[in-house]
Amino acid sequence: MQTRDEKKAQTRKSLMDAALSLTGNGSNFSSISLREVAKNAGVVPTSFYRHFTDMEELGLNIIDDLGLMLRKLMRTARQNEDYFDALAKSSVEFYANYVCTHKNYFYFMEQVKTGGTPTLRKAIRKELKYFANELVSDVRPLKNLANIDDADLDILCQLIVETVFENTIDLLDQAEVDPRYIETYTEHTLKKLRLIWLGAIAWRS
Amino acid sequence: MQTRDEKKAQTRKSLMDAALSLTGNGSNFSSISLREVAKNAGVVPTSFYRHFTDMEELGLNIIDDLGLMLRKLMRTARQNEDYFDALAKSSVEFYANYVCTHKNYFYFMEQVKTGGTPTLRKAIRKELKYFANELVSDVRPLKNLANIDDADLDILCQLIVETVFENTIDLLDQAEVDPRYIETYTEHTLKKLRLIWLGAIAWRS
DNA sequence: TATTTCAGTCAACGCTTGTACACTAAAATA
DNA sequence: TATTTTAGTGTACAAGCGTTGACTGAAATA
Repeated sequence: MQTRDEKKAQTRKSLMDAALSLTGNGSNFSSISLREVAKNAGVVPTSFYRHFTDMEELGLNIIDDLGLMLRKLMRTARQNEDYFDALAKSSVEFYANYVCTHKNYFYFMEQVKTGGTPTLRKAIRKELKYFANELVSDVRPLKNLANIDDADLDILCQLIVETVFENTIDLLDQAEVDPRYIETYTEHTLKKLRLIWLGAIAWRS
Repeated sequence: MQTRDEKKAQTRKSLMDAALSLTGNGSNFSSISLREVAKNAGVVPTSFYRHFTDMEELGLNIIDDLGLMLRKLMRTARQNEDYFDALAKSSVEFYANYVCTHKNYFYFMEQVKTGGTPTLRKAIRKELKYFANELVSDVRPLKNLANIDDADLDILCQLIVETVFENTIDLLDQAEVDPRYIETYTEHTLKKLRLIWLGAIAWRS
């Protein structure tokens, strides 16, 4: 058996997983009901309130988890030494596979990024900004980029992050139909990043 | 007075406008109800069925309108002779202002692009692809791009379109708080496009 | 002018929704 | 061991939902 706190944490996770699995299966987060989530988590509706005040709070908690995931992902990608050259194949491939093995989270993210409530949108944006900032500090030391000032470097990194994330929804949609789409996505994204990279090298602030 | 057809068309427009105004005011398209839309359009719920079979069909019709709008927008932008150089300031500025004067449509688009039902998502993607294809045929003749083959040119134009659209949601959110954000958006987007453009010139397929 | 068509109305249905409240039983605490 | 705390249950309710079918009255048609 387990302690009371452990059991509570487990139910909490069930609720969050239920929401993710619903969004992952085509429902829109903002249209799924508290009751659906509770039912899917194998719990009575009123139990929901022991964990979250409403669906938005649940959403914010999912975003927290997502943030942790993304940071972990980045940390791993960084350990690939040819990082920047994170325009290198392995990183994008790694990302694509990561997305496909965490579909529900990424469906959720894509959905909420532009379709969630303003609060949720803002929370997602914060995570992406964090991501871009990390990239900045990784990339700043590179000699190729000596001609880019700090403000422009921010924009460059934003563009890179956006480009990687932008087509995630396509990746999710298409990969379900045809797993080989992962390669297409990787190839296309790679080309886009190389293009940006070429531009960055030629850039003079 | 008006003919019957005119009156019907008018109600139909009211319904579509109602949906747009609801999504524009923070509601998510997939969570607004047929009844809300009808009420907002000043019409009884059952009247809805005289025009659309369900909310998804209404959504598809909005997307059709949106497509027309975007094509008109592009046609206008094209008449600016320094077009590519549509990396030129005026085009992005024009786009930013266009977005701000058609907020509801663009809120709807951003929301549905990644957060709508699969059918609606696909419909939006088709419109964006159309947009990118137009760009391709405009850009192909340019001498700067002689070193890019057709497949890569597609990707380049995709990237350009994505980059312009990607931050539309920020533009909408922020411009409501502070109208001067339009300039920030324009400036940032412009830099991103110039970066991409530099990359494109340096590219060798 | 007489008849048909049909956009919009009205009332009613069976469901689902979020939330309030009182309850239970087992774990935590004293 | 006796008491308190609390995650999860069960019932209940008012409000909103999508959709049905029969109705109305003015515009379109014959």
